[in-house]
Amino acid sequence: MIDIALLRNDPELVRENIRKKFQHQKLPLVDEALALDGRRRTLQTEGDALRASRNALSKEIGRLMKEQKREEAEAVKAQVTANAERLAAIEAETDEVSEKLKGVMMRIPNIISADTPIGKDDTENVERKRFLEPKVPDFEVPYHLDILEKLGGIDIDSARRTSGQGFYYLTGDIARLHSAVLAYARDFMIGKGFTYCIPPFMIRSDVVSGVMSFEEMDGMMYKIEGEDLYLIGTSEHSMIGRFAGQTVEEAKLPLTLTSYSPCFRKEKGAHGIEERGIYRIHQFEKQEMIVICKPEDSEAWYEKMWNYTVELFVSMGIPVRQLECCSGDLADLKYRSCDVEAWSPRQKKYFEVGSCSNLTDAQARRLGIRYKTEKGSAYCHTLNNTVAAPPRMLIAFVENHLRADGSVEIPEVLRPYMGGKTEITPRQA
RNA sequence: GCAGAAGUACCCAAGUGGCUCAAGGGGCUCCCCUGCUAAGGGAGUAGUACCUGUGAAAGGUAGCGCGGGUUCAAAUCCCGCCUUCUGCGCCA
Repeated sequence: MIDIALLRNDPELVRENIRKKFQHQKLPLVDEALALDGRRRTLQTEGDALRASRNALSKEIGRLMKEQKREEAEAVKAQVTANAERLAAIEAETDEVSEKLKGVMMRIPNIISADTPIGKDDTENVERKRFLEPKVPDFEVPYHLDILEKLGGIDIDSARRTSGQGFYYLTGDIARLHSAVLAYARDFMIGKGFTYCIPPFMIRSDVVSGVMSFEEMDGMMYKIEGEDLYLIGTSEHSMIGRFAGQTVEEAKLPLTLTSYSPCFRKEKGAHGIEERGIYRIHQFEKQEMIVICKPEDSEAWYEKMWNYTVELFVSMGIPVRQLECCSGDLADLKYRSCDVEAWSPRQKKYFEVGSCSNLTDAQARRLGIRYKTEKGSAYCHTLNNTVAAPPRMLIAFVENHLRADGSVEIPEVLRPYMGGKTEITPRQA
């Protein structure tokens, strides 16, 4: 949600931003917002004046009652009553207009960064930089599920019977590797000065509606029957929700947190879940990082954050690239965003393993996350980024470390978490 | 999960319908006096959001856990919810 003051002072800037995102159908929202804002202010001024008079008259009644001047008091009461209806109407309209205005403001996208490439959709995202040489081995790399099955690491069939499509049993060394990656990612972020946090895996509906739009909620969130609770789709939900409505002391900023959680998603959206494999599933686990900082620091944090993810993947020997999201592919709350993509030697292309976003003050304004300054308070900036999300990252892992004999090498950084193992070998049939 | 109690500002806390647009104390800031293991006096102290308005000002509204209701008027009465504490119960 952008600052209404910005919209008042420079509506053309807001319109230009909408054009850059190819959301021309939203252009009328700017004038709608201006009109509603004007109406709301008129109503507030009038309502405030009526309340001021009511306060004064009520005080007068109190005085008269004390002096036993009942009749005079009744006369003043009548005056207040006469205004009551008008005030009630104004209050009702104020609520209605404010609600509408909020709805319109929520649909106006955040101002995007000057560095964001202009483009219609994800096909126009721009590769910025590659890390490690993307290699294709001289043998054919099988589909990840086949690799994992050969290693005795996955049982999808049983999961279909117990839970349906989109779930998995990970077993043996692959399950251990999954945990190892999470533990390594956790320690990696702790090493960068982040505070480790395990948040609630369920949140109330008011938190859900605070952190996402209704459409997202409908397409992603699982509701607990008979409770006002939802399973989180990412720990960002409970991590950011933690600070909703809070004013943070300036001295405590930046808040740099790394959180672990399982993530549950309906994946009702465009692609749905895959028939085969573990690329897009209903349940996965993720190590996440979030930063809440002062506005002047958010761009520097954005750069640091995506680079941490790159550094983590490079340390495991997985080639990656940074892909800058273009204007049209940027979600409305985002100022800028990039994906970290890992190399797939099977598909001979990169695929998404993480996403880093700077939401500037748009999310903080919506949720009321502030910090105290000498002169009052201001909205924080919020950022979030994936550290590692297995089992998806396991796809990149096994594809890149697969050897001709079907075994998979364990990179050195993970060996301490694997009891010193150096490789995972195919299970003898 | 059941029962009881509670939620007021940075902290403690008074306050059962109207001179409370929240008393008092602690703390904090400033001033005075004193002069060093200290003590006393005075002044200020609700952060915030929104609105009107200006050169600067100034004013108004909201706000006593949250949301409704009753009333001319609500911290106060009524309803729902949240949270905390105590006891009982249940449970890794």
